[in-house]
Amino acid sequence: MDIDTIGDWLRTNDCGSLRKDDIGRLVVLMGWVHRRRDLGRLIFIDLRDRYGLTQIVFDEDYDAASKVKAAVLRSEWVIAVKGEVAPRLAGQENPELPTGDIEVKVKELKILNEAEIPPFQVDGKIDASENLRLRYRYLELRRPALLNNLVMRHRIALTIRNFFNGQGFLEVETPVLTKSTPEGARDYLVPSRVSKGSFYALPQSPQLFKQLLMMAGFNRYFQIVKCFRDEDLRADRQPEFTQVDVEMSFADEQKVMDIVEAMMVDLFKTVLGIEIPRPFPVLEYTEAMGSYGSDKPDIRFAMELVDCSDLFASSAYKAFSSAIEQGGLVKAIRVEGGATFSRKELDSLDSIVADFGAQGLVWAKVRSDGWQSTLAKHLSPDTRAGLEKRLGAGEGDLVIFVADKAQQAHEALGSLRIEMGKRLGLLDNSTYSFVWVVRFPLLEYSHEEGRFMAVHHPFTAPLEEDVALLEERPEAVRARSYDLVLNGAEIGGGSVRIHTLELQNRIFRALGLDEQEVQEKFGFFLEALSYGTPPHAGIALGFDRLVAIMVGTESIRDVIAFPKTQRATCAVTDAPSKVGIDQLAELGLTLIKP
RNA sequence: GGGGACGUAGUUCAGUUCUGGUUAGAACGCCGGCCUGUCACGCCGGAGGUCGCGGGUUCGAGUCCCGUCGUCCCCGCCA
Repeated sequence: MDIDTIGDWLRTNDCGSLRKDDIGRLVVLMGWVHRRRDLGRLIFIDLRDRYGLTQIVFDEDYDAASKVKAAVLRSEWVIAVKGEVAPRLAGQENPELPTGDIEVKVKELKILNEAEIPPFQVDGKIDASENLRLRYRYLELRRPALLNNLVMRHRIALTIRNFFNGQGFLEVETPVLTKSTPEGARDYLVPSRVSKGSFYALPQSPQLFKQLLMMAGFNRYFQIVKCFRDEDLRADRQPEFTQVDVEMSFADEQKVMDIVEAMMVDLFKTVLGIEIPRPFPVLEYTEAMGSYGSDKPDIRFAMELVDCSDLFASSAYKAFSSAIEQGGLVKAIRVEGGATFSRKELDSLDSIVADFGAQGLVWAKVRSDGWQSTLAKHLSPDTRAGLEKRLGAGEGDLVIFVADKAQQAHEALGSLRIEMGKRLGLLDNSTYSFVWVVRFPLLEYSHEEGRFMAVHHPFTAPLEEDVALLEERPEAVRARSYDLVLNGAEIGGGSVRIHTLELQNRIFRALGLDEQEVQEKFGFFLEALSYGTPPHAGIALGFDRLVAIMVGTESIRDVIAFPKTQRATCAVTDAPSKVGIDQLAELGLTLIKP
């Protein structure tokens, strides 16, 4: 096959732009053969580019030479055509296409490139396996669904930049080759050639640098920035991901929350044309856990967790009363109309509860003649009536109980709440419910590490009224933190930062960090704190998750051009890969045999 | 680190358990032919399989057993 050169041809239009008004014009289009329909002496081709589809016609009576040449064209070949914009025959318009009123009658065809038969049909309706789609990502990206996600991603980023620019924020780039610090996720390390035996780390977030920018007096900073965490992947977690990083001087939690709310309202209005009401609701961490069983509650529906511990305290049902005796509690959700779930459907809930280490669940179907439940024979009519009243349960409803230590009970019941919400179709993806979850615990005891760890990060300020507890009851100290949650997904988290050397040192001590290690890892930062640091606060938003929710997809892979697989490999390039011994030697590295 | 699902034609899947048994099927795609108004074109014909890989059981394995690799989901982990 001879490949033509593009020569002096200039594209006059893209494949999505021609309309009735263009009829009669001589145009040059270039693009990919999306689909061909060979009718013998007449060939139709849908020509595709990023902007759309245009039907082009090769007609023996119109131009015999190009019609003959066109017979060899196949899917995904790249062609250029010169031709005349013509109206479709009456009644042959295609209302599905923006260009459907016209077609281009080809006078001259250039074949710019041929293509192998694609491993999956680019024009196909059926999804290929994730495997194949990732390996041939450049083909998958030709499909409008994925392309549109990336177009949206671009528009979202642009809108966010415009918003922060308008509010006087400065976008500043921070280093990608930086310092490994303790706390937080596992770092990706980069060996230094110049300083053999030393390593850079890729940033888990630009946290310290943005605080340094506050110390530098930049006042309002933001950055749309890649971050890296070497942890296991999930549908909503990639080893490299993008944050909208924000920091403000002389600000408190309210100021940051106000700016972020305004940004979100502007974003949803501009990009989706949706009005989001302000202010966003605010829940304290303890409320979120108690009422929704989650620190990222999906408040698109109610079905709140209800404490029934007192009603079971002296119950004959041992599994419940003993859980309470051991300091636990019994909580329940009322699933409206849930009595129609089958035995099998309800049995499938057990595995969800087991995932959270909870002991199990008990369900009860409320019927006119009493409860259908393993619990039924252990309950007095009074207790049953009391439960029904508290839960607001009536005939046809389902009640699910979980008894355990507070955390397990909350998490297990919280996940059951989401599952029931799904099964009842209560998770409406056209609704966007924001909620702030504030005042997380500052510290959490890690049995693995044998010490307290920062829940957010070690630069988060404690609530002033709780500071005194720092040494005696560290677990009781609440943080000046705020997470932003959208439809049950954590899309951002931030805090008021510590801005005095004294308090920062106290926190490091509470974290049980060795003085020398603190100096080694954070010495530069502590020194900076001592040169006149303004009070400051900030937030980081998970950009990929935000985009995923806005385009309505479950997996952030669908909004990333070249995502990693679950084993953190790149299916296109096959990274990570082995390197030569010379390359290692240059870095002063040798490999330990596995 | 742990649990689970999946892996069969280029692709998406059926067949796989209960019950191992002649030539492993369908749709789309692909190749050839016919076709002047299609737009998921249509019609006729055809090619295409290491049933992920390795081992085992068996007279006989896509099917049963063990291991392994890959993809995905979840728990742990992710300040």
